[in-house]
Amino acid sequence: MVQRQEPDGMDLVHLLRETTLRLDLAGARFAGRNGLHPTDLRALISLLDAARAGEESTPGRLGAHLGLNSAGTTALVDRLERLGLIRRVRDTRDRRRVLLEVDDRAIALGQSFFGPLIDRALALLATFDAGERAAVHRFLSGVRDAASADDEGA
Amino acid sequence: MVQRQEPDGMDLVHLLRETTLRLDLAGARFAGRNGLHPTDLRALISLLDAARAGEESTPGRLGAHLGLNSAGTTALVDRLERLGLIRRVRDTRDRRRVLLEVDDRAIALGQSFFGPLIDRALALLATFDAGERAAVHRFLSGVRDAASADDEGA
DNA sequence: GGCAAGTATCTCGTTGAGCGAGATATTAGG
DNA sequence: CCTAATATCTCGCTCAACGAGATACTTGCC
Repeated sequence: MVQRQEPDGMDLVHLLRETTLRLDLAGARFAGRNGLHPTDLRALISLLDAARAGEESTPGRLGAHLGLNSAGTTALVDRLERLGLIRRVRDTRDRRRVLLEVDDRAIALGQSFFGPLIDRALALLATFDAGERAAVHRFLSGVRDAASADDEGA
Repeated sequence: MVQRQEPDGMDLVHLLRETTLRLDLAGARFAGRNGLHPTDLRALISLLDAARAGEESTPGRLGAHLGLNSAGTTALVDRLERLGLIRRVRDTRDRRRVLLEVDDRAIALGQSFFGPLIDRALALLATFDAGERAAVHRFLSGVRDAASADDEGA
């Protein structure tokens, strides 16, 4: 509410932070409404992304991606399976491995969460010209890389 | 890697999601490294923001902001106080209220986390002209509002 | 002044996500 | 086959967060 048309750097930094916080809260709220936990939702997103990219998902990969240990990962997969969102299928090539298959129910759930958000974002972006979209892209990529750079930090 | 100069809406939506995920992970990693929980870090951010804006913080406001109930909020404030990051001070005007004061230690901690990130973001933004910064601002505001709109949802 | 209602915070008992350690099953190599 | 490596799961535990309700203080009404 302070900014008119000349936002400076710090304004944008704080706006970004507030935006990510709101997105997190929206996710947590949606998760609670559907009887799952924030971690469950993040796991679902990860699984749907992997499926979209044509990659196989296993408990090991999922746990590593979310920063959980093996016990926590098993509990997570148990919850998702109990909810009927995913299925465990033994890999026939390497029978130590378990592949995680997302159910259609999970896909529908993901869309019911992201759908409205995506629609609003797309409607907004439709009012942007190519240069403006490029600016947004450049900013987000930069921030993503800056956040990732901290991973090596310690 | 896929984008050159004409990112479309969906590209930006996915980029935004990946960016917020990276920021979350960076936050969780930093929190773990400093012996606190993701919630503690979020609380600290909220408190530092309020202080920056010259607003008074109370357990009630903090808990509402983070979506915690009163018991969880008390436990959170206990943790932060035990760590010496904040202090509880009774409001002399309305002695039912407790004001939360952030310690210098908390400010230093916040800067050690956000400092590098902010520096990189500011360096990036320095290469943006006014129109580009306005575009970023418009996009982030829109997404923030779209995420907040879900709050009324149920 | 004193009492009822309202507001802000804290306490108690419980649940459950996630951790560390280690068990189990399967594969690969000598 | 026997050992090492890999993938997943089990057990026992800790602690963040919840619901319910207690406590402390303020405000308004008589």
